[in-house]
Amino acid sequence: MLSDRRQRVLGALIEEYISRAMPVGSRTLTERYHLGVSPATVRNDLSALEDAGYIAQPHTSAGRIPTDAGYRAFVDDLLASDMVAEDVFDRDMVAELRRSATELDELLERTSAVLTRLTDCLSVVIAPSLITGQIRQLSLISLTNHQALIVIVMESGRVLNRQVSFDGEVSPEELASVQNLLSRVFIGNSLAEIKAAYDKKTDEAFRSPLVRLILEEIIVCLSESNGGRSHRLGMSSLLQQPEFSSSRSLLPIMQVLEDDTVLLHVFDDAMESDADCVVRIGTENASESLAGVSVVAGQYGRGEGAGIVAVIGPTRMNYSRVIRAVRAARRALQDE
Amino acid sequence: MLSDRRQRVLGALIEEYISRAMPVGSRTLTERYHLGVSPATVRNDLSALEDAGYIAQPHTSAGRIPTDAGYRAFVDDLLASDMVAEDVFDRDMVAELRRSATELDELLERTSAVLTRLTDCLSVVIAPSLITGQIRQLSLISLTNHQALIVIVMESGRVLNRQVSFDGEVSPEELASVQNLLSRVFIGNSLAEIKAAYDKKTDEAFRSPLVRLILEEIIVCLSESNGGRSHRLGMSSLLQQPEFSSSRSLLPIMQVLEDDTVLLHVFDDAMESDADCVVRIGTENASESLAGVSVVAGQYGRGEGAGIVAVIGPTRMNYSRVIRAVRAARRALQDE
DNA sequence: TTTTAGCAGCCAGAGACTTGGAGTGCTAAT
DNA sequence: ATTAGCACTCCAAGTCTCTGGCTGCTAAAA
Repeated sequence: MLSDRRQRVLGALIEEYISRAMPVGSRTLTERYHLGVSPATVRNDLSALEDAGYIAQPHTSAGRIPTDAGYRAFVDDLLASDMVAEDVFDRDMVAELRRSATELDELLERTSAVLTRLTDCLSVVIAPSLITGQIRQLSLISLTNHQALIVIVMESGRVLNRQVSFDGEVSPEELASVQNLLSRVFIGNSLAEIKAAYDKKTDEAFRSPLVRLILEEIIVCLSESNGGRSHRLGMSSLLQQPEFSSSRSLLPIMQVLEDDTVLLHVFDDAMESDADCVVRIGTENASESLAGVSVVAGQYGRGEGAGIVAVIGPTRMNYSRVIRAVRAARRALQDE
Repeated sequence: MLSDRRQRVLGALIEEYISRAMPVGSRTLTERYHLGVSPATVRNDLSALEDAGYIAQPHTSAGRIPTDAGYRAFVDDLLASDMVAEDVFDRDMVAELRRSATELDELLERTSAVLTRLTDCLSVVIAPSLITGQIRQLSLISLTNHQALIVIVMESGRVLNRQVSFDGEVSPEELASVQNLLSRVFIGNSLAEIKAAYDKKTDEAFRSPLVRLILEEIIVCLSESNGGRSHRLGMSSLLQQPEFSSSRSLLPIMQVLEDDTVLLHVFDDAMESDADCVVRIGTENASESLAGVSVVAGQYGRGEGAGIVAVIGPTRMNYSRVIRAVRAARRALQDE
């Protein structure tokens, strides 16, 4: 276990490194942080911290930089000490988001923008999946005799729609009756429940081909819009960080971000955890492409279909700030 | 005016520079292109081309690289010579896009993906604005006594929706009658026409506050979803180009791309032109941030609300390939 | 045992210098 | 108009040196 002072030395080193992005030496630490000991003593501590794997030297006779393990210890410390619950960010963010539109998409976009502004990092916001969401309203709108539009309004306020074509003619009256039938069954339920009902098939009315067709389209529609759109903003903030000055280092990250299916897996662990915020530092990330960055993610909404709000930045990010921002964003979206 | 051989020398130099990304000298040109003259002659030509402003030397005693003006001459030449009308890309692309979904968004996303794959550049696809689109169907769906959902189906198949809240209670029956009224007026017309009708206000029925409220929401909804979402893919292709190896050079481009409102203006000239494809090379771009890249853009759909399909890459892009790809994409989307 | 001062050693990074090679411009001959 | 030949130029890469910042060690002090 680390002595109290060594813990403080580690914290000071990380803080300094976060702001300077250059290896930190013993003198700097004694000068800028009130450690109450001489550089020589700090050197001993640094040496011990290095042996313990928390910090490393880029080369002999350079200062030290934190390792992933060092950041981990630092962050664990941060999470343990109860960070102020009600936060500046909370007020900021809520105020900002209150002005937001009726459209979920726009709310998420704006959340992402706020996160990026607060943290100077890349932010990702993913809409909740609809599988577990409850259906509030179901409408079938006749377009032509051969085409109709299915409109599904979720409790969350999200609206889905899908066009469906019929082989034969279908009158508006027929549609209306199907709508009534399906509404009775669906409204107030989630897709999971609908699927179960569909599998039973026992109900007489569900035998009609028309009903079957529409039902299937609804299921496809709800399943497909898996997680809905994702919003990413702040790539340019990342560009400005010195660790990404060579764009080669950006490539793997960019590739992860451009592929939605890959992107989702990055947050798998955040989904499973029930903590209010998960921090993955450098090599802790599942994907090797993200070995050079840290990911701070939280989910909002509950259960399987939860949405994700996350910030991605260099391992040398301001963890305290980022964690508070993610938490605040999560709370803000939770309440909506 | 350029002699025929000098034209060929310029073309050869550009071609070589596009593939090597390094200054090209006289010897290389004579060795790899059948110019039928000696390096010394080519040197004379190069000197003349430099005087004319088509090429430049990064420094004395280096080879030449094309200037923006050089690319311009090259591209004008390309556009003048009728490039094969029916194209490999056409078949490729149409085939690829045929497998596409009912959702417009997905079609556009896929188009962007194909463009990026074909050109190794960044591609941007912007959905058509809805201002000029005709309305096919209008529905008001009652959610609660104080809330309803407006659903608008455009002829293009696009579906919009917007929630609206009432101060007082509104029964489903009332809604239905408003729906009938508005449908009569709107269906088959465009927003432009609706606005005109609204401004007249002469019609008795339009005096009702409820009708007014809903009408206004519809107008907001159609105007706001201006150009709809934009899709960008292929940033990582750009990253791999040597001109962007220092990520500083990428920053301005990234910033343009991240701001939708700025992004739209980049294509202003493409909208105005009625050519099937507009090429802006380096400093020809309106925005200074894009001085280092070329933009090839075409619009699809007609009139003011047209959509945009575009490719952005280094000025050292393969113009022939990119232009053909953009044309093909444009045609593919036009037909839908 | 812990802390400190002092000192020798280490090494990356910046600057100066050298060299090799690719490419040009010029001139004179074809 | 074209070509061969030659002198010249300049970058890029390599080598070398110097310097500043930092360490680790040792011996003394607390």
